[in-house]
Amino acid sequence: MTKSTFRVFHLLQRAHGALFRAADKFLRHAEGLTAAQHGVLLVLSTDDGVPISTIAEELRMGKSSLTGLVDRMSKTGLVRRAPCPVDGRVTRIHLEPAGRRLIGRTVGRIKAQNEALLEPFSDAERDTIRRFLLHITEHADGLVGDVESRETVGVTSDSA
Amino acid sequence: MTKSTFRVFHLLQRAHGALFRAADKFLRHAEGLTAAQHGVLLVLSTDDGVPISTIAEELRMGKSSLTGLVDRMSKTGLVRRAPCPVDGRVTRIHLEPAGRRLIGRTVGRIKAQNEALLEPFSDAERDTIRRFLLHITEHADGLVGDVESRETVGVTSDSA
DNA sequence: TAGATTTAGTTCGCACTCGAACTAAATCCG
DNA sequence: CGGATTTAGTTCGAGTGCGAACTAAATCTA
Repeated sequence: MTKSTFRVFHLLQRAHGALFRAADKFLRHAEGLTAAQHGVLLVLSTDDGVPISTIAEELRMGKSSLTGLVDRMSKTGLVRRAPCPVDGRVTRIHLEPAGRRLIGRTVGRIKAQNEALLEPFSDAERDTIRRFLLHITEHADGLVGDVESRETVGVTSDSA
Repeated sequence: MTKSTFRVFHLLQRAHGALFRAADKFLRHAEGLTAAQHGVLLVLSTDDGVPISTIAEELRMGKSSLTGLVDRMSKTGLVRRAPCPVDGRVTRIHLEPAGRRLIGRTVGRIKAQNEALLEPFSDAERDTIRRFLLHITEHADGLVGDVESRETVGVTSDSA
C-alpha cells in the first residue's frame, strides 16, 4: 500500500516562515521588539529569573544566540541580568516591569491567534497536528544520524 | 464543545527549527553548502534559468536575501548568473554542472527522509497535516491584518 | 587538596533574513 | 515622443542563529 507523501520540509518551512514573519512584523510595529525577543519574554513570563541556559533549552537555541538577544533586551529595559548568589557561573535573567507589561499586552492576542489558526480543524485533527509537530521535533536529529550510519557501511547505495 | 488548543507558533517553530538544523548540519558536512543554498538548487533543478525574483517567490523569500545567497553559490561554482537577452533588468540563474551533480546526490535522500518523517501517520492523517501547513501558510498574514484593522480604530498608523 | 573535567556564559566569524533606499531598465500613458 | 510609474536586482544596516574557541567557576577524583 503506497501512502501519499509530500515535501514535509518545504511545507513546514513555508508555514513557519509565513507565521514567523507575520508575528515579527506585527511585534516590531506594535511593540518595538522582534519575535525572537518576544519568545524570551514568553519563557520568562512563566519562569522568571532562570539562567540563560534554561532559556536556550526551552527555545531550542544555542546559548551563544542568547547572549546578544539578552544584551539588546537589557538595553531596551525589557529584562535584567543578575548574578546568581549560589553559583558564580550562572546569570539569572529577570523580567523588568516594561517586559512584564509588554507580555501582558500580547499574551491574549497570542491565544486568540492560536485559536484562529486552528479554527477549521476538528479535535481529532488538532491531535494529529500536535503529534506531527512533536514527532518532527523529536525525530529530526535521528534522521541525520541514521543516514550517517548508513553511509559508514557503504556509500554505494546512492541509487534511486 | 470546547476544542483543544495548543501553542501553534511555539510547536511549529520547534519542529521547523529541529528539522532545519538537522538538514543544515548534514548538508554542511556532507556537501559543503547550507540548507538555504540547497533550497535554491532544488528550485533550479525543476526550473533552471529562472530569474531571481521567481526563486524568491518560490521560496517565499525577499529578493534581497537572494543576492548574497546567489553570490556565494556562484563563488563555489554551483550556479551562474546570466543576463536575460530580452529584458535588461532580469538576471537568470543557471545550474552549473557541480550544482546539478549535487542535487542528483541529495534528491533521493530527501525523498527518503520525507517518507521516514511521515511513516507513523496514516493517509488521512497526512492529509490533515498537509492541509494544516497550507492553511498556516495562507492565513498567517491575514491574522495580523485583522488585528491591525481592529486596532486602526484607535491607533494612529499613518496610512500611505 | 591539587589537578582534571564539566558547566555557564561570552566572544568571534560566518551565513542568513528582512526592509528601506537605491539604480537601471522596461512600460505606461498623456 | 517623453516624463511618470513599475519592475528587477543590489546595497546597506540591523537582528538572528550557529559552532568553535575561550574564560571563569564549580565539581569530580586520585
